Amino acid sequence: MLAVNLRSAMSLSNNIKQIVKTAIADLYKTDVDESGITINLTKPEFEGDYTVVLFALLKPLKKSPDALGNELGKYLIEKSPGLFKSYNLIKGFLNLVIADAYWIQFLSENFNNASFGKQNISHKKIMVEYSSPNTNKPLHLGHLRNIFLGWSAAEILKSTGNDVIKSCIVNDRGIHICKSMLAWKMFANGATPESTNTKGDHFVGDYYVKFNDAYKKQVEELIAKGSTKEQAEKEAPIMKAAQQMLVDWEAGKTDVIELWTMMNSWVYEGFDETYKRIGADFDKIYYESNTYILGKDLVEAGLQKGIFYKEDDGSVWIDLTADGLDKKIVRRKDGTAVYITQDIGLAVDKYEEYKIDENIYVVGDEQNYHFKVLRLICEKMGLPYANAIHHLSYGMVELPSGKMKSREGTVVDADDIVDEMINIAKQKTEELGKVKDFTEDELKELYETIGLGALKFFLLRVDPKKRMVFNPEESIDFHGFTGPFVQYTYARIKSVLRKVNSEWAMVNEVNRHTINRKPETDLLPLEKNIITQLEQFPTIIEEAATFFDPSKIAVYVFNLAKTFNSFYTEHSITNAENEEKKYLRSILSEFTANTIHTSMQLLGIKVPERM
RNA sequence: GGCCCCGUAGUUCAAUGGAUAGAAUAGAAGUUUCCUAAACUUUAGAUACAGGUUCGAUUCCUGUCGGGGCUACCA
Repeated sequence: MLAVNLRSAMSLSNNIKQIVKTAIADLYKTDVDESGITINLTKPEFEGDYTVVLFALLKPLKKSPDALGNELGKYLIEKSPGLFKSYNLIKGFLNLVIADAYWIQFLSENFNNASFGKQNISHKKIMVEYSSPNTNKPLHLGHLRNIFLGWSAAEILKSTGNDVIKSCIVNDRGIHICKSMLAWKMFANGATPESTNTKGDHFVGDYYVKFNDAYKKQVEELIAKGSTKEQAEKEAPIMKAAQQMLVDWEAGKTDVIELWTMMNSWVYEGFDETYKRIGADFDKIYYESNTYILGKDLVEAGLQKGIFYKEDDGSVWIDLTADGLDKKIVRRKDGTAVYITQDIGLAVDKYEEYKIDENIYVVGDEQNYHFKVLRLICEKMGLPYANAIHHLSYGMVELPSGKMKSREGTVVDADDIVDEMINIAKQKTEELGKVKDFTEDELKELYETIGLGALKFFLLRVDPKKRMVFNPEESIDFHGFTGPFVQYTYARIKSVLRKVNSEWAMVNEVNRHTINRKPETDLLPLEKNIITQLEQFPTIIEEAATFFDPSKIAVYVFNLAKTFNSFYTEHSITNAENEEKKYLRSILSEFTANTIHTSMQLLGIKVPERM
């Protein structure tokens, strides 16, 4: 008798794989590699739950598809009658029907396990760095994809047992910061976020725009006077002033540092408000203004060791041409740090403080090259954790008209889009008029749950590495493959469960457990569809964790909700054919609700009890 | 120029080398005396092109065409 271990963390699919391997060893005295055995979910148009793909086994076993399929099928049913009910064979595919009793046992054992799906299979210390904003302008839609992705990836990694540290690197120094500082000095006349009643990050962002306007004007003037474009861009006084400011900043000049501190504090206040609202949180915040110093020390050390070299003008470089990349600057001729300088420092800092096994950076794919370089530099410097560096690269969010461009005013601001989503949630909820008894606070919470749910789901449902299009008109939809669809399914289940539970409370608690004594109960197709999908959940989480891909969860939970909705429309729960059915359907509903809850939690999306 | 990524229904997204390529939207047609119609049911519609490897290719390889990114002393 082949053992079937229900409580094993192993999925049914893996279980079947083992059983088939053992069966082949027993039947044909041949040891086949597990990788040669393919187990798929059976396509809906065929009878069965799981399918063994036989083609790869034919050659090593020297069997025809029919012979192998029939022998294997018969063997499996004979040896594991509790697991397999029947089989059928179609063109090299062995379809196995799992016994209803197995499904019912699975259901009974897991339906009220609120953490079903979470596992304890990986025990790494992982840092997930996400958000990494510049402190010179407010967050936009692209940041939201980054933040939701990083947050969700971190939660998914936790759910498989890892120790995860969420971190954020604040790009609080650099020429871009000096630009908004300079513009403020030149144009603000002492205005502050308070005095203008503007959110701090937006306030500072406005001066960044003002810098660019002034810069552009100066460049045009210089060109008009006969400069080439290149010259003009270098010579523009405002740009030279910004560069000087950066040098002064690194030299620690008091007035520059004071201005910097003040303007950054405005930005942080604005960011904090946004983070809080969208549910982003960090265990550790790094500031580039600290890490760049360590980076510069490391560059100096690398220079001594001959990993880097100095140009005649004093700038420091690394030559990566032998690795198929280019020469890369690591320190400017004026001695200031560049982007990668601080990243070298940060990588060392992260490792030394936490001894992390994995160092994940959630950063847009336009920086693929940068991270290749970073990894290579760390390797050449002999840092032992160089290959712990992993760039979780995601594609840009584009508008139907193309890339978002701040210069053309086509950037979708993060605060604006969140407001808009919540407003639409409010409007739709009012139209439907289902929650008229809610208090003001409850309504506010519901609107945020639905609005943010729609936005997060929209940004997370796509494979991270793919570019995606955000169409303001069409993307804001609460029907179909969306967060509100899943939330609605959850709310409806909870509503039924409230009804069922109150009925049972009135009758007799004992009825709730009759199902356990009737494991022979048959399952209807729509009921079984849900259970087989629920059984997939741990596998899906594992897959999402392996590929750092929340979209796998989003796709899964949507399909689960869809399957449940079909079932819900067709079969009544409260008015089931008999008490056993009613109990079966109620625990099936509860199981589904729990799984939706966990899935959405992993995506950072709340689910409402009513909507 | 060099390097990297991407081309799937009108549109937005799926598919560890496996069966007749799934959804969602938009289109057409239906479902409300009954647990929430933000739902359900039916219908029509796609692998850029040309080769190759394979029992089997959307998936792997080569080329062509199309789109994007990087190749900054910006971050």
